[in-house]
Amino acid sequence: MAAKRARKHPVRETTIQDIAAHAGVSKATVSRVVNGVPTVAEDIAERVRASVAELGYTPSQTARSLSLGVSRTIGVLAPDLANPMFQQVLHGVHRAAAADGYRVLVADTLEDEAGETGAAQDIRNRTDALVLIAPRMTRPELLDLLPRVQPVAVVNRTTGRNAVVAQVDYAAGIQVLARHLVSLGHSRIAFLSGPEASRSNHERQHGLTAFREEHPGIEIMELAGGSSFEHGYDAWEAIRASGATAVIAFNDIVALGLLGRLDEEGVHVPEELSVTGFDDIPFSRFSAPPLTTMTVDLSGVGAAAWRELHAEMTGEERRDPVVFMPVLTVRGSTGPRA
Amino acid sequence: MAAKRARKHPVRETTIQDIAAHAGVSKATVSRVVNGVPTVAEDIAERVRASVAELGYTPSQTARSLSLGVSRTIGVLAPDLANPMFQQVLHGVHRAAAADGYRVLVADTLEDEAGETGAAQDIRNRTDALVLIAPRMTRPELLDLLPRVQPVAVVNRTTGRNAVVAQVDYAAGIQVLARHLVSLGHSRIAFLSGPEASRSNHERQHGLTAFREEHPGIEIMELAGGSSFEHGYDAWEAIRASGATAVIAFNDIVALGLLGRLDEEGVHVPEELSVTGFDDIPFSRFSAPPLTTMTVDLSGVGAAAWRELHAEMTGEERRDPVVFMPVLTVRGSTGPRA
DNA sequence: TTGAAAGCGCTAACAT
DNA sequence: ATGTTAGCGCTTTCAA
Repeated sequence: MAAKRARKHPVRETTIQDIAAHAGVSKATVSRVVNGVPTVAEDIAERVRASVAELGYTPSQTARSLSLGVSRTIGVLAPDLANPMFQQVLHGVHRAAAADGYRVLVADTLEDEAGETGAAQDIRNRTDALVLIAPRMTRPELLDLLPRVQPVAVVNRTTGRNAVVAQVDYAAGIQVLARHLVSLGHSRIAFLSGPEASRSNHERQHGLTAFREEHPGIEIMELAGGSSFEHGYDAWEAIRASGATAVIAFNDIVALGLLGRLDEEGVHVPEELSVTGFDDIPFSRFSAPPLTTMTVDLSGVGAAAWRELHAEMTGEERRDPVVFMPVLTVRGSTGPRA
Repeated sequence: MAAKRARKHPVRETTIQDIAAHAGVSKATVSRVVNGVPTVAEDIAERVRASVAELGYTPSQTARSLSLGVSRTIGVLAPDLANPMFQQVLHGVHRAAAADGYRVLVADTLEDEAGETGAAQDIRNRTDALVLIAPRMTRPELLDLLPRVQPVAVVNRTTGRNAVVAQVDYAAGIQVLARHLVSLGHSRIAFLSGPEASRSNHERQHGLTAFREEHPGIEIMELAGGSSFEHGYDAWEAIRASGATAVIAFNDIVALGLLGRLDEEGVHVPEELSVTGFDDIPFSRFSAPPLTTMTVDLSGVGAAAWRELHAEMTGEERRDPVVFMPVLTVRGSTGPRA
């Protein structure tokens, strides 16, 4: 019986109640009209629509989400939004989710690596599902987090059956690259490795280990590296010292850095040295020479993550990881051994 | 007096009510503890925290948003998430907004250009504010939309005083480029224009018009173009026919396309032809030769958009557009006239 | 310091 | 076909 309590915060400009009053109907009827429920007399519906137009009403999606229990919004958490690789994945997720009428909330964890699980939770608490890209998260942390943010899709990591997974087969991909080089006659190959903590780097290493066993005559030397342009640029001395005639760079960025250095040093590619990258980032086709690399459909990975997630959300029980095979794209940076 | 009505939709796993019951306190107390309100006895607070931990409770941000009237989430609407330019802006917005504790919802309008205003509204209805990047929207549409999505920041368009604005001065930028070329001795310059509908292309055209007036001895020919790699690649014949000794491409992508073609045709850059781009996308420094271009701090534009928006949201009344001046970055693709 | 209850803006079950 | 009302899960006022 208490009087209406005043709220402090600025209230929404026009609500369903305003429309109801203006059109002389109940909130329920307005809701029906707005949502296209057909059981409303045409003249009433028309009146409601007129009020909506006149007052410029658009429904609060927040209220709608609370009432419905779903928001038709998903979250994407990535390590670094500035990185083209994650941008591609994001784009793929977005395109696929948008097609199903879902919005996407993004966040990265660059500034706050420690708060990764907290961020995941927070995002999940505003959305219906999560796409998680967390290459550096430890496995125990990951396995602890997953049950708390279901439904969740994980990109480029294995999770047992704790989440839907979309991933790239880096181990197989790097072997394709090695095979390509060997077929060109190279038998001393340098591998410029990536960051120590990177899971995808480990996969590449495992792939190469397998390759060595199958090809005893081929020597693949691993050189410490990283993932940046500079790492490639700076690797030249080590490569020269290794006597390799071909180099497999961790990724395209590194390869491009190396290419820049080789140009400065007057080393002809591919005549004196073959160079390969990985990822096929958009500009690898424009380098001089264009880069031979493994093309990875990152946008497809993102789309697949959504597809699997969506399937899970709609009750389907399919938790087999979808794995993407990178495909070899031969361009001008590789050639026969001198 | 009616019995509790059953809801159909799956209800939230653990709610504040569950914690309250488990800890033997009221919802209000749980809310206080969770939000760090200090007026709670330490032993009670401890009990609540224990329940939270035991039941794994995290508050529904949707309910919180509805109650609070704000979501601490903003929306970013861009034409195409696959485009590195918008990705950079998005990244800038995200970084800045995240620093202030805001989440960001993204969407693009590629699939549904017509629904652009609807999408803007929808996004705005789930967020506290909007960053709008809509280079192709007509001005009437834009001016009609803005009042309905306040507070809103608009990127790279003028809006009078109807919105907060962050923009790049393309007109001034292109004149810097022209001046650079003229200082190198060029007097016949081709401008590969961008898409007809693009506002930033118009600005470039205006800039060049002004330039021509100031430099009567210089001839700047406009060649129909576009914004893609192919447009640059295909422009070669027209350029050759024009007799130009230097070309200003609409942007870096176009310039890179042209560079690729020139390489194929055996035309030496910059000895036989100087080429410039615009934007300084990440890979322009790695092309052969590296591209002379105007560096645009797109991420800074995004950050500025947020900063202005945030100021507006917190009651400050500053609506002067913040304009970014591109800066000339001279690399290897330009040189003295032959 | 704590609790009861109103209210945020909507949807849907139920009654008419 | 339309209205009434009980929620959705929180926050906050007010009373105790």
